[in-house]
Amino acid sequence: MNAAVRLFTEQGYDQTSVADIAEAADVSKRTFFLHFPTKEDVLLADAGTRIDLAVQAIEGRHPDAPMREVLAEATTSMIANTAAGDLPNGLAALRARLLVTTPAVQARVLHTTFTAQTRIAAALRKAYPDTLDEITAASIVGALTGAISAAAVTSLQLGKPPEPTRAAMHHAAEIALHYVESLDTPNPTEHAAPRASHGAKATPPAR
Amino acid sequence: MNAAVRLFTEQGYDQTSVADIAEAADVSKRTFFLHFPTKEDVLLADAGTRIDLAVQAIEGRHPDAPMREVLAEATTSMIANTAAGDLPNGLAALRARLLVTTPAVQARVLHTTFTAQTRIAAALRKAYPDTLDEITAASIVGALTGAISAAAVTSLQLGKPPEPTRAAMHHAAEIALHYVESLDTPNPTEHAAPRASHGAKATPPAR
DNA sequence: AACATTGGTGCACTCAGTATACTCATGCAC
DNA sequence: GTGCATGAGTATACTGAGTGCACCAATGTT
Repeated sequence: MNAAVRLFTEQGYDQTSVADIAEAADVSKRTFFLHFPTKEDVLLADAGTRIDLAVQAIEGRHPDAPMREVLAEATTSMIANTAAGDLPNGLAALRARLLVTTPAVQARVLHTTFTAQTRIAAALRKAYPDTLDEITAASIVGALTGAISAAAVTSLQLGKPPEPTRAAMHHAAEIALHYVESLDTPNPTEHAAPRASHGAKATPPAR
Repeated sequence: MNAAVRLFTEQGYDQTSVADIAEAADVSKRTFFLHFPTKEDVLLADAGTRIDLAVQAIEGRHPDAPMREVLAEATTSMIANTAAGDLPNGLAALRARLLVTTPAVQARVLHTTFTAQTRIAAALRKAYPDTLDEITAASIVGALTGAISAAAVTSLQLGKPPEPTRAAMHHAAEIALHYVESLDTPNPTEHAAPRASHGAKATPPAR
């Protein structure tokens, strides 16, 4: 992983072959694939665990907690975890940069996230079977993860450091979860009615 | 495209090599890549135009149309276009099925959609520069496309025919656009009815 | 007739990823 | 200690996606 991140940042992802990485790490190319299923995965060693966090947060909810709160909790735990890379010192930041700049890796991350949505949506539906059907659950989770990833990538591409980026992700979650509030209100009044916003129009996390 | 869709459904995507497709279409492998940049693209010939539709819908908006309406318009034109494949007869349905079942293609679609978001978000921000900053625009568009794709894929995976699937996509758009309404409220005096949130940290994104 | 353009071809190449068959060190049973 | 299972790594050769390049043929164009 160290050798890979270093070479990728030095020469670019496409210009770095697996053979290069293997040589720099003093192993054979075959051994590389013994540890990482694909070239992209060398940057994604940990991605899987975040999903479990979200599912866990939903399944272990307080029985009659409002959906909005449960989802907020789930997203918070996921966002908190994104920071915790297992890379040494400065490599984590470089890796994040590579994630958003390298198309192949980006596609992989998106796909992983997308398939994860299915699991999260299933957990959500199971938690609120009366309020949600499959497709609505999927839509909510899709909006949530879509908003958060878009915010994260845009923030990183604008060169923002980790902390404002996390703030932006939370703000994005707020945006996506707006609809859910209307599901939580006990009386099913029409949600098309214009309402006052939450006070802040579009207060950017930083400027 | 015909040959590819046929072979993919017969033998599966991974089991079909580009050479197979080329031979079945009576051209050389080299010619295949003259028409399609990658193997995945043989299923995605038209994807690019949809983004233009959305951007167009935003740029050509009525000057003081509410954002919600503009975005609804944009999504409607995109969704309407998804049906209009240029494939002959029944192949379009098979193609849709392949899109949601083949991981490699799925990843590519997601990535294409994702990069498209940047353009749409830029157009949106340009249209409402006072209300939106970059990241908020990206979040809104991300929520929108995230919700729609999730709904579409889930619906197709449940085996629903095209028409209910489109309906589900529209419903998903409604969900995602819920937040935008609050931005559209014409009166800037907000103290009318600040909705009490449900105990959760309904954090106003900033002071 | 000379020429350029366009669409297609053949061939050789790089690189990701896999299959197979090997080596080698470690641990352990007897 | 000898025999042996096991796990981690290796060398080699393969498939298949995608590219670079030189070439060809048909269709305009002047």
